[in-house]
Parts: sequence; structure tokens; C-alpha cells
Amino acid sequence: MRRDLDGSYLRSGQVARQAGVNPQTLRYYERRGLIAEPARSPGGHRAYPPETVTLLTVIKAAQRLGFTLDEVAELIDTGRRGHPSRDLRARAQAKIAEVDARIADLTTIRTALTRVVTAGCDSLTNCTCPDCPLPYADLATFRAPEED
Amino acid sequence: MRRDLDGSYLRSGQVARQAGVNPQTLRYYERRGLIAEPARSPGGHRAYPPETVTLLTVIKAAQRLGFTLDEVAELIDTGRRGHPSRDLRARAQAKIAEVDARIADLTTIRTALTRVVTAGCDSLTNCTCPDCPLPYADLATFRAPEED
DNA sequence: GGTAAGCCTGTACCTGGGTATCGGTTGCAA
DNA sequence: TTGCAACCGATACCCAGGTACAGGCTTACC
Repeated sequence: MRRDLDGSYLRSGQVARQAGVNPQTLRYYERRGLIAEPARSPGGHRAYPPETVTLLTVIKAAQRLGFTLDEVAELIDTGRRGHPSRDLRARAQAKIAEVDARIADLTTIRTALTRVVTAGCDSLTNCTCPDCPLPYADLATFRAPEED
Repeated sequence: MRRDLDGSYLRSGQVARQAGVNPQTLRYYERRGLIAEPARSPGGHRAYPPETVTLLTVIKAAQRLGFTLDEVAELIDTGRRGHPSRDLRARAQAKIAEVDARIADLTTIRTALTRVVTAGCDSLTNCTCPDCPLPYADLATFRAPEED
């Protein structure tokens, strides 16, 4: 149990292990402005306060909710400066709308795939099935699926 | 109306315009093995058969169904060589399963987001709401959302 | 034969979220 | 004091699916 500088500071490897992230990710998040630049040992090693582990957990939770790192950085930032705002709630609601749109897209895709299966398509380019759904209809209508 | 080499060959720009893709994309697809290397003019310009436009439409349709370019390349290839197979149907069914899993993920995310909104969370890091759902529960359970 | 548009190859760059590698220091314990 | 793990900064690389640019050639039409 290492207590390097002060009673409770953690080294980067310890923080990374406890938070379940790659040590490189810590420095990456620091560059991205998600975690503050920590204190340093006389030799230049980072010395993190223990709350950093919690912060990383929160970041990971927010990512799983579908927020990008830029959005997480903003949320942390507006949360830090000044009074607590309705910003998080507003952004969560906006994110729900995004998720709904994404689900709608996927549902359309699912329908189209189901039609491919039930029509019995046997080739992308030379399908011999009757009323082949491949080149037509709503497939051509909506936007690219795997992006936002 | 240009008919360069032979009666009906198209130049890359014409194909790209008719298919609604960037001209660079044609060469990219050629490198990726999605479209065959076309004939060339004496000066080295590509001369495409008109079916190429249709093929590009099919590729775009398959992409919208959620297939990656590698998968599309394989589907075109197995469709080309030999007898029509059940491969497309099998792959479409597998893709439906992927889509379903993705929708399930997004539904979980949506539920979590809704809880954040209804609980009235006001900060990622210092939420003052009672029974704050942020750091807990199923948020920590499932895998990363925006990838497959 | 001039001129402009279009095409050629090769290479670099983009997004997003990291991960890996290199060569050189530091920290700590035996 | 010496040995090794851990850390440092800088830079490059990964995924997918393209897009952009540079510098030079071809084609088409007048």
C-alpha cells in the first residue's frame, strides 16, 4: 500500500486499476478536459486525489447513456461552475429524442430485413425471388444507419 | 451525351453522378473489392459498364440495411460465384438479431435516461436529487452502446 | 491546336475514443 | 546501491467509411 506524497494521493496506475480503465486513458481524458490536471510529485509523476476514481466511474456511466466525451466534458463543466442547472435534464431529454430516432431507424431496417428474409432473396445482385424488395422502397429513403 | 470508347461505357464521373456518390468513392470501392476493376481507355481512364450504377445502388441499399462494406463485398462475391445460396437469407437473419440486440441496448439506455430526468438530476458529479440514479444500477452493467 | 474539364495515382486527412510504442526518468524496496 | 516496475512526454496507430489534395495526363469540343 503505497502512500507516496501525502496521505491519500494515488498514482496513475492505481487510479486506472481502480476505475477499470487503461492508464493511457487517464492522460487522454486529461487532454480532453474531462479530468483536471492533477498535482505532481517532485519527479513529475501525477498524484491524483481519490475522488478521481469516482469521477471516472461517472464519466463511464455517462458514456453508457450515450453522451459523447465532449458532451460529458461540458456536463461536468457546467455542473462545476455555478449553481446546479437544468442543463443535465435538458440534455438527457434531448438524448432521449436521439435514442428514439435511432430506434425508429433500426426498426425500419428490421422491417426491411424481415422482408428480405420472407421474400426469400438469394442474391444481392441477381435475386431470383418474386417481388424482390432489395432495390426498392424505404431502403432508399432514410439516412445512413450506423451513424448519428 | 458522351459515348467514349464503345457504345455504352461510362466515365467515372458519370457513374458517380448517376449513383449519387463521390467519384473518390468509386476508386475506394474498387480497392475494397466491391466493384470490379473496369476496362480502361487507351489513356488510362476508367470505362464502366452501365450496370455499375445499379451495383452501387445495391451496395448503398445493403449498407442502409446495416451491412458493413466487408459483408457487402462477401455477399456480392458469394452471389457471383456459383449457385444462389441461402447465404443472404442467413446473413439477413443474423443481422436482424444484431439489430434486435442494439434496440434492446438503446431501450435500456432510454429507461436510464428517463430515470435521470424524472429523478430531477441536476449534476453529473454533484447531483442533489434524492435517490439519484446516476452512479448506480444497470448503467454499470451492460456494454458500450455506440458500437456493435 | 488551344483550352478547360475531367481523370489519373499516391498520399494524407477526417471523426471518436481510445491504445501502443519509444526512449528516457522516477520511485521504492531489498 | 542496485534493480525493476511504474511513470513521463511525444508520437503513431487502430477501427470504418470515406474525403481531400497535389501534381500531372487525357479527352472533348471549338
